[in-house]
Amino acid sequence: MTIRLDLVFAALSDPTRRAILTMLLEDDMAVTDVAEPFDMSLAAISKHLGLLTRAGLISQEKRGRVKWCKLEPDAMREPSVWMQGFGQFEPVNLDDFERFLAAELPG
Amino acid sequence: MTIRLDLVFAALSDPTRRAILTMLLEDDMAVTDVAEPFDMSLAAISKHLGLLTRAGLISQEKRGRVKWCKLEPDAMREPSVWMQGFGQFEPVNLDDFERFLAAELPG
DNA sequence: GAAATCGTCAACCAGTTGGTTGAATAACGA
DNA sequence: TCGTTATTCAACCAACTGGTTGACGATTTC
Repeated sequence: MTIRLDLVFAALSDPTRRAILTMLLEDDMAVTDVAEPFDMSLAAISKHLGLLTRAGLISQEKRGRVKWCKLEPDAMREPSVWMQGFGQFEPVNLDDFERFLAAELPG
Repeated sequence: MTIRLDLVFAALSDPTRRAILTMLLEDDMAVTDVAEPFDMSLAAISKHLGLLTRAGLISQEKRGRVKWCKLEPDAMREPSVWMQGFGQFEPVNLDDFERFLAAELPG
């Protein structure tokens, strides 16, 4: 449990990885397509995807020579509860969420 | 904004720092008292507190020779919205929250 | 079969993190 | 004034992170 929180929060602390998750909100993507908008090697993106996978935030499935990445938002549930418990914030405002996302997408 | 998310998520990725925040839920504390339950030098705790302060998750105020630490849960609001937006989770169950906390306190 | 595509692996590098110890600073109490 | 308490600072260390490049295995296409 503690380890899961460690992994998820660490995964979310990097802007490249948050941008990847945001892209995957739209649809599942191949590794190469995930990497395309970033000014960074494919190997670097592959490492980020491995870390996201270990944190449970995405899953990867190989079909043919293409590896598909899929968002697994359930991994955020427990960390989200943890944070919400501290703040007792009002229910989430979706406009706020959209605004955050817009600020984080690459290129 | 992106930098704030970086700092908060990175701060939360360490179990010592999460435990400190949990302790501060109860009440404000002096640095020495925060450090007491941990098997770690005071200097190490002082560094953790500095990081939490830079992330905005706590504030520190010196009165006399004692520096008081106070939880600032508002710093979690935006990161919390960010996570909630991904999962569209149901409203927070406080029992879940209590259970998480119990698993994280030191000593 | 040969060539191109998809993705990972291994080795490397610079910078950061989480810890240590010992000295320094600041404020209180006798 | 002197010792004690509260906290940070500076230097150091091992381990981790986020990036690179080049070689490699697997799959598809020609």
